[in-house]
Amino acid sequence: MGKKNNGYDYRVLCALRRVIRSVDIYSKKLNTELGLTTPQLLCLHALANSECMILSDLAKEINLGVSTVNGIVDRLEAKQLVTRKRSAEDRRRVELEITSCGKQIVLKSPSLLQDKLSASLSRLPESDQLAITESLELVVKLMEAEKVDASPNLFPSEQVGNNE
Amino acid sequence: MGKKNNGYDYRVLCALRRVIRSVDIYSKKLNTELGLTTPQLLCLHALANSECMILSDLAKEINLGVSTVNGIVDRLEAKQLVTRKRSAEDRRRVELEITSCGKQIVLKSPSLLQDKLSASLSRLPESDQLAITESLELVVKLMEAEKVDASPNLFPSEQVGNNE
DNA sequence: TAGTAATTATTCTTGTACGAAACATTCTAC
DNA sequence: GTAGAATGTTTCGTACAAGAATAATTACTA
Repeated sequence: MGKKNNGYDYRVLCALRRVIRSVDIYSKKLNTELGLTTPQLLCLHALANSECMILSDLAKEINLGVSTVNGIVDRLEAKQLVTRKRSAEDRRRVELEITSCGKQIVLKSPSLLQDKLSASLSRLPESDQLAITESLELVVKLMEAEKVDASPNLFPSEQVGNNE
Repeated sequence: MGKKNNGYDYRVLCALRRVIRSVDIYSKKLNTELGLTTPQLLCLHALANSECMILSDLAKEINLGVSTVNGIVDRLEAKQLVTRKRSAEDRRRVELEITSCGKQIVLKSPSLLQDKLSASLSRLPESDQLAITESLELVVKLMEAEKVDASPNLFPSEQVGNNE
């Protein structure tokens, strides 16, 4: 497999890893500057947009695992930006609520995308913006198809041609 | 800033985070299946391709920080896939060398890009492959421009239009 | 030659990120 | 009602990933 590669493989892999690194570095920059990382801000935004979420909802919302989000919420709670409260009706559930302090931060940090990336992007012709967005989303689709390895025929209309 | 967003901002952000997650999950899948993660394999490949690297070279090669790569090499060394040896001429330097066992693994794992992504990609029309690759690389360029925040005029020819 | 600067690697702390397992609670059969 | 399935959270272990601080060695320089 993959004997004729055109070099795209390597370029894509390299680009992906550099994207990952950039996102991480930006997140750390945010953390030193305003004390919150990107995932933390993502959680905060999600909690600001809907009252009374529980952990598993939040995890689904921001596309991360429950155990990961648990740690993030721990840190947000330590910073007193969210609170945990056991539900009265169902005591398994832990309701997450953003504090007023958390809300203020959300209001003050509108863009979660890299500032410059966002600005540069918005200055490109609309057709380019669309092309980039759709390329990214296609890559996501192709990558996430990997996960459902065992059941490749669930959404045939969504597929790209997978049979050797 | 960013008052008119067209929604691309959010879509790009979302796609980026899902890409990151997919890469991470794939790396973990590799780790359970063959005992090595993607970064570990990347290091191994880099070391296979050039004799006698030192840590900082390797870090530069795979686009990661020195301290990060140090940990990766720790794990590779524990698995006896690479060796560390202090240089005789310059005893600050630690020469990294891949073992024969490590070389065999490199030979057996040709594709570091997600298998399915790679396969799906290669089945798209060449023009699409090119478009995706170039979109990704453009995103990388825009993101990495973020890092040189303090000195935005170093490489004017490389820039995209940055002045408000 | 002594002292300082530069290079290189390592250690430390923080923060994702995951799955597996432990735990608590509720729901469902029986 | 009680056993066990289902749901939900938390803890634990591993691995990345970064920067900051430290240490070791070499290079430079006054």
